[in-house]
Amino acid sequence: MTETQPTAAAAEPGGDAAPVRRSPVERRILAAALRLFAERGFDGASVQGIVEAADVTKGALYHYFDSKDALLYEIYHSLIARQLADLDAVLAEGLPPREAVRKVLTGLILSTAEHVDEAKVFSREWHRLDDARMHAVRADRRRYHNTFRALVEQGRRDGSFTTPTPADTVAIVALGMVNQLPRWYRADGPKPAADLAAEVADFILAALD
Amino acid sequence: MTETQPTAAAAEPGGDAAPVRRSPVERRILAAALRLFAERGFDGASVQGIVEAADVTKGALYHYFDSKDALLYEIYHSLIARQLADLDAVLAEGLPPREAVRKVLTGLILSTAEHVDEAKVFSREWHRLDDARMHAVRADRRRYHNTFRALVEQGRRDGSFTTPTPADTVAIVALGMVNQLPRWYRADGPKPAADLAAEVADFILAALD
DNA sequence: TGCCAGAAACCGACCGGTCGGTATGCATCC
DNA sequence: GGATGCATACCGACCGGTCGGTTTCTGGCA
Repeated sequence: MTETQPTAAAAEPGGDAAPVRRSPVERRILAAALRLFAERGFDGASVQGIVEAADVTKGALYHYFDSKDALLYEIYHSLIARQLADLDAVLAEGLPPREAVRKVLTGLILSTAEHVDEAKVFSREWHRLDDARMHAVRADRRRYHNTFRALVEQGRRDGSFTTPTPADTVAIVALGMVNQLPRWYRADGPKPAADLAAEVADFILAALD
Repeated sequence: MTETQPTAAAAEPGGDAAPVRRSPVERRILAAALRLFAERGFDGASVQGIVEAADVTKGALYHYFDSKDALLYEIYHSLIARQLADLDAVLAEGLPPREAVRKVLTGLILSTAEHVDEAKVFSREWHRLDDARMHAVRADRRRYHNTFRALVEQGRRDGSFTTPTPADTVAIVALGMVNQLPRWYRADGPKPAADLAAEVADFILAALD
């Protein structure tokens, strides 16, 4: 697995950041797997069900993917890659901490709301991966957390934020809300995702002040 | 911590109010189920594995419990019952909103840290319950959320809190952090749970101000 | 106290079914 | 004629749950 460096590529928030070339069959398989994993969980979704939903045969699935685990990993990876790309893009703008935190948070919430299924699967079953893949996922997650924490830390150092709360705890609270979002969020809910994102960002920034 | 005491557990929607008496065998089964569910997930833990860990036979397990689902529900129910009892106890003290919020939050975080396994299983697999049991669990969860939200709302109305953030969003952020906690928290981690609880409560209260 | 009958607690081999994964055949295209 | 892109048939492992039977407990009666 090639490590994703803080590349300046994909400065398109919320967009598809993966340069992976997929055949139509692969895309159908991944879409079906995503839907079924989100609906019934990883173990609850059978390979047979996935190939039927994707209208392919088992042979086709195992031609493109090594295992059921591999499907799960592809879903995780595309999600994290997008989040990291968005994060790097905001950091590259060199905004003052307050604006940077706001932009990162609202972007993350909007992107999570837009890809609820990926996020739901991710937050629920990432522990089912084999050791190697889990390690890769964990490393990416940690990088996101650490980068966000560093952003808050920088704001505290330069006086933008006066909160006594350690940056790590701030990250735990802010990112915790985001990771929990796919459990209850519905696109047809009463409050638009943009409103929610703004409210949460304002709330966190108020605490940081 | 001991079981839920005979304290008058307030109006409990759809649940039995019986003060569950458990035989040693039942307790061993539940403890083993909890450990294995937390370790390998609901589907990943087989009934066979549970009875071996509990050192009982399958017949004994199905003598006491209707199904594998029933085991899961018992775990959920004991956790929620404890949380609701704690919440009600704090509310009964009639503290001013600021102190009440602090006490509820720190108590919830400490209790979650103390019962990480229950919380981990809960946050990960509550969707696997059958419809009836899921409904019961959901109702209890909603009651917790709504009560907490009402507490914040009251504080906003009487001027204790001046934040413009809707109480519902506050609950989403605060409780989101708690629900996410079992994913990363380790009892032997660098920061004691009490410190974490205090930091988070301070942070949220700072935002509410 | 001794005895016994019925109920509760428990045993574990076994069942039908599903699961992830494999082996192999066979067009199509370079 | 090999590599690619599938289709089809099939496998052994294991799963949650059942069921007929056995052991242990309990209370009433002599």
